[in-house]
Amino acid sequence: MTAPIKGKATSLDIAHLAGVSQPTVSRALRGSPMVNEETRKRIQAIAEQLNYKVDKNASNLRRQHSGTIALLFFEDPTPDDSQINPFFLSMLGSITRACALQSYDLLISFQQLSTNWQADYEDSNKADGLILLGYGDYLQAQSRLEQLVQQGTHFVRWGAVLPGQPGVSIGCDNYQGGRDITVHLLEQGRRQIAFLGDASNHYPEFFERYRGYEAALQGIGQAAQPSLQVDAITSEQSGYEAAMELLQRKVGFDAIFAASDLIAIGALKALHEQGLRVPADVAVVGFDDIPLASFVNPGLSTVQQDTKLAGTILVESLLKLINGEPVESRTIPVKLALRGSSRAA
Amino acid sequence: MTAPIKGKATSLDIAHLAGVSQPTVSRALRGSPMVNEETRKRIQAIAEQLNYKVDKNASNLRRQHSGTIALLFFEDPTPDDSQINPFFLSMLGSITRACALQSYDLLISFQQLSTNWQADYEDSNKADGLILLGYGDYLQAQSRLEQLVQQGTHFVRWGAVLPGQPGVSIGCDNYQGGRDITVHLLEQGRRQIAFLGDASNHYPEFFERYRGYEAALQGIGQAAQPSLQVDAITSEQSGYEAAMELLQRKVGFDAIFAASDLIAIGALKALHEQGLRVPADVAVVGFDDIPLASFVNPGLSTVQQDTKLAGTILVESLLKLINGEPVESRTIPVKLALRGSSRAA
DNA sequence: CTGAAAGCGCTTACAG
DNA sequence: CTGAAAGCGCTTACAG
Repeated sequence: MTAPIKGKATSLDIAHLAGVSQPTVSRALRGSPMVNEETRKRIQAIAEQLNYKVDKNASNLRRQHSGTIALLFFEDPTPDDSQINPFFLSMLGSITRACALQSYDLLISFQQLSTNWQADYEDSNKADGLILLGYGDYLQAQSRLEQLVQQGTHFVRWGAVLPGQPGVSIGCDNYQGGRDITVHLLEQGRRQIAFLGDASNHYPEFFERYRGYEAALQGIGQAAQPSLQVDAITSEQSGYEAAMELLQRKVGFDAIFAASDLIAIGALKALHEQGLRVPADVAVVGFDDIPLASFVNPGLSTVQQDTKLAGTILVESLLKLINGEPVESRTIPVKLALRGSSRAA
Repeated sequence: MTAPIKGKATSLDIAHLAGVSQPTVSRALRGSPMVNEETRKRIQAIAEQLNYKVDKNASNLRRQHSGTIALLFFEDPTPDDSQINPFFLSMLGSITRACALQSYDLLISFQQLSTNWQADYEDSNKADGLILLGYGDYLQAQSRLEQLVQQGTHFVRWGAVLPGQPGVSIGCDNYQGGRDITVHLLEQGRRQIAFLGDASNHYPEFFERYRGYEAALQGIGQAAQPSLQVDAITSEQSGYEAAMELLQRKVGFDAIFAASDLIAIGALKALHEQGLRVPADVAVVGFDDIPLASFVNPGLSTVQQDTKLAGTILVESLLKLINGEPVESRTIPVKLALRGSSRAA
């Protein structure tokens, strides 16, 4: 019997009890091959009994690494801050799981696009690297990204994959998705397809979707009509307003391609209110395939992003970066999820 | 001009550049009142220029505190692990914000109910305290909770608030919610109300909702019928199956009270498939008020939990606990969100 | 295979 | 108001 340890047990406590030196405890518990098997077992037993856990702060300080990844989630300032884009929540789930699989901890933080997020987490050694997630004005963020690169911060970003971007980006194939879903609408006989979403380099993901839309129209000799495009950001409210704006323009349209599912859902609401039938009068499609998409009535046709794969790739890419391995930006294939909103019953 | 710092700047680097000792740098940057204003400014300027950030590992190690809270999210093992209960995602958002407000970092981790989550995070000094979140078999978890209490781990748990529970629990008023929504159904003239959800002490939240349901029935002199209760856990799939089971029993019913919105949504699907009209043939209500609830058709009447308030209270309670202040378990009021699924059009 | 020593980068009594 | 010293609990060369 030894006197009980006051407070949390340290490796030194274990060492005393086991009759070895403190470094030996450290080695034994980390599974170093150069420690006697019997000694190790004794040490492990004592450690377990005392419910000893390595102090991460001490360990990290010494090893100069944290075993932690920070997920910076940045959003456009929204009036209702309680609502998070379900697509990102889905990403969050898959990133969390991917981290756990690699025995990394995940620190999460919501950032305003406007604040000075920079590399705080990595600079203060709280995290070995950063995952950047969020729709938002890309141009606003770009200089920050460049700064991160310059500082040598390890980060990967979810978003549009375009030439000349600072750092590593992972994103779905927005162009192809936009094109495929538009082709689908054309195949359904739609000929006046509106686009709801910002189509500028401020929102490169939307812009890529728009370019896909444009390309599909060109495929049948049509040009994209400015009168059929209305700006919107990712929210129901914004989608609702955009659809109302479109209706007020009094230009004919028989389909809406919304740049995201939330926008599409807002548009559906507006159409219903105006007594328009979906898909009979207007077909509607979205982008993301959030869980809601299959529950609205009619079910929303959309472009599915594989969030599970995306999370895995984001985490794996970041870990490679941390280990000094080269990583290329890359794109993840999408596929269509077709439901009632774009097809005759 | 001084030689550029290799690697990350430390407080010692700043000290050299400012011509002061390293402790003075530390004091200046932490805002200690006992440092000359002019000196402080000089130090701050240099720190900023070098993009210096206090090393959290060193700081935490020295201060024996981490400034971090761990959110342990545990789920029943589900076949489809990509789907997270939207209600918890909503909680996650509000917890994240509450942490940020208090300048705490948030570590998140998904746990299997079966694994040995214990107090790992606090024991390894990664976190000062734990928030436990998740539906799951309470009896399975109870001994772990007792262990946490015994170890002196700081934690708060989201869940049913019952006498004699280990540790601090925060939860919504499940009993009142169950009662109110059942009273609402009765007021709509429904008299054969089924309950979909596990009604045992394995799932105390559901059980409380069930007890509220029972109490409402007693209010009009009815007893709860075992033939009108079917077990279900929180998932669409489970709700779907429970509704099918109920239909097969061939007992008449004109309303369903589902113990959660996901269950309700699964039930709606089953009813639609069987050609039953909602609410004309069967009224359906749920619990949680997830975002989906307002989008299904007809809109789902449900009991709204205030996740924003819940997150704030969870975080504040935990911080009190960490500071050694006493905290009581408590309940948060609910309110009804009534929509088309329970009312004549 | 094991121990003595150094050091990660801070913070905080203790002197002055 | 500032500095010299100690120490948080580990990990890792360096000896033996």
